[in-house]
Amino acid sequence: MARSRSGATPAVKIVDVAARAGVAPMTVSRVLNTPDRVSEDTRARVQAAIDELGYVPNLIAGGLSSRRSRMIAAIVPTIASPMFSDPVQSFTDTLGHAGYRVMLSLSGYGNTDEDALIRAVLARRPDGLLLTGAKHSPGVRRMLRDAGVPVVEIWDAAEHSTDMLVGFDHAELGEAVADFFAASGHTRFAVLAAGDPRGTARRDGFLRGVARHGGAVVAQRTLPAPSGILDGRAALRDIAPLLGERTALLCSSDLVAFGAVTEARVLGIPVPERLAVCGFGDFEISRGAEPPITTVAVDGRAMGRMAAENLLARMDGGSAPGRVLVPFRILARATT
Amino acid sequence: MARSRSGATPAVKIVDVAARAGVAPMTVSRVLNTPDRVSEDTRARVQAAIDELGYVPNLIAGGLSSRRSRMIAAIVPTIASPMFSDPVQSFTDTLGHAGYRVMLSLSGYGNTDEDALIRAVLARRPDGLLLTGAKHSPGVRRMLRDAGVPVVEIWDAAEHSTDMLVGFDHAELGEAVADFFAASGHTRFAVLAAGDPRGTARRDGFLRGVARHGGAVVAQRTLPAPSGILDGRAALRDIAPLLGERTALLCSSDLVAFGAVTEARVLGIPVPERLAVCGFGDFEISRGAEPPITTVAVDGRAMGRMAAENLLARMDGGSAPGRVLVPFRILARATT
DNA sequence: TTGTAGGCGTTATCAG
DNA sequence: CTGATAACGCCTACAA
Repeated sequence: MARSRSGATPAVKIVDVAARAGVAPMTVSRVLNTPDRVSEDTRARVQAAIDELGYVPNLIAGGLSSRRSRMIAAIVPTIASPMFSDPVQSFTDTLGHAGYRVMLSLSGYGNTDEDALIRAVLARRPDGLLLTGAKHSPGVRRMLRDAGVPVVEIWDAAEHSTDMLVGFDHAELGEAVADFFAASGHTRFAVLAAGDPRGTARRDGFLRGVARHGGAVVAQRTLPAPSGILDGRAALRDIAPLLGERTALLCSSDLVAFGAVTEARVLGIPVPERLAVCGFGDFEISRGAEPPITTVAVDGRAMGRMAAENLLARMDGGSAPGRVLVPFRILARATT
Repeated sequence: MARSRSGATPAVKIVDVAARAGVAPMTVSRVLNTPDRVSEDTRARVQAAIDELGYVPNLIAGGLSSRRSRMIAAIVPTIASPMFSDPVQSFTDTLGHAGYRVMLSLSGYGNTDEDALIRAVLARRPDGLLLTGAKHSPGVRRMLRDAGVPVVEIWDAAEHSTDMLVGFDHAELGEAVADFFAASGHTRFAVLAAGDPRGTARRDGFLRGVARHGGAVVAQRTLPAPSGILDGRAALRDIAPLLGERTALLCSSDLVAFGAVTEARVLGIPVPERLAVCGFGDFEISRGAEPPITTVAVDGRAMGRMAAENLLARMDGGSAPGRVLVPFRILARATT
């Protein structure tokens, strides 16, 4: 906080500005927060005082008084993957334009104590909360409810949401990919999935779809979460002997898919003739790679933006949709 | 903030806990902040009251009183690139373990008003600040000084730092790459650089190095910031006619380098025989691609961690190095 | 080890 | 349109 280092100018406060402008502190506050309710004259005088003194309002004090922190907390597993950095980026941007800041917490994929994390976050009295996924302990749900804070969950629409939600059903997506493959006459399938809840859900949906089509699952591997290019390469090398004549492979992300396609090239496995590959996420690499990789597109940036907008609507006292299902779309490119 | 929605439980405060435990509010505060100074007996009783009531301390009130927000602000251009998401990730992690939260602001690459952004950030009274780059307007420097907040700047060591710095000289790095290429007998050079300050600095250093070696610059393009795979592909296609017998190309990031290598393959330009490529950043793609791409490695995660540690040291009243030069290392792989 | 008094800097509220 | 007063919820400083 603005405790000035020894020898520095003591921080300018609202009373200093008020004194300088010859008005009451409350008027300065109005100039800052509701300028319309101040005469143009006074406003100019106060603004001059603010500039001359270099006054920077203390939003912590303001927050305590107004009970609004103008701060939103976002909790995501990591920002090392576009999967989360994209939504966080647009979420932060959108809220920033509305005068809100985002407090970022990274929960990782391990067995972090979500209860403790949420408690620590709520202690900062955010005006709203962004969570990843909709599966939370009863303790967490109770804390959120008691806090009375608007919550928006992203990415996962399988669970019942705590408050608001922007996402889709990952299992459904997995099934859609199985349908897509089956429509091309595939009968042998494989899947490389990261071990996180959503990667797992996509895999399970895929397997269900495969079963529905009477297909055979020739290989199945669980990768670390988050997983990357090198995981994909290693996994493909691992399952290569099992591929046979013609196999359709679903990967839990475009990075994994790119790794698989790359390793296939190294091993001399023709793509898509002998190995068809579908990724997930429509990351730049799936478009930029040669051959371009078939993927399932989900607009992460739109998710972040919508999450922000819903939160803003609710904080403005309005209402917002409790559940927004974002579309996913299979982009057939050169690897299928 | 915890204004309870109509009908919800009113927020529990420290006095409620105190009453329930039969102690003074101050004792509850001590149990929370300095448990050592409370008798085991009392502590247990208070803790029980806390649990029973589901008390979540209000750190905003605490912050106003103690003048410590236990919050650090981070300002980076974007988190869409590993260049920044890596440092931010480790920065956030490191501080999180020390009980600090990170307030994230994205400044973009455009002509954002840094003054206004810094002012808005300082209004939240962060205990510390992470900035990208060390080039700031006099106004910004003055605000930072007046605020008396520890500041750590990352990525850029060319400018004189405001307070603390963790980075390196990008021009020097560019020169080192020119030396590296020249040592392999290259005489023709090209460069694809993003238009941001650091990409530009690397390019300029590279050009200086090339000149020193008496080399010829056959092509030079400025890419958007941040730039990606597709920018690299397009740019390589653009400069392909200029490449001649054997050219050494520096790209401003591994994504651009991957794009260049990919497009070269498509165009039938042999890498590294006719086109040698060096990227920057040691992103996973440079390791995971085939062929693996020569790059300059800088440990972004370490930068973020060190930035956090220096800030923590200073906030603990200790001292921290004013200037940490992080090493960069050319990783010769298959594209040179 | 525990308690009391007072203030952190701002804004809600009501009055003029 | 402007001002006075009283919180907001906690912690520093000092006292017991």
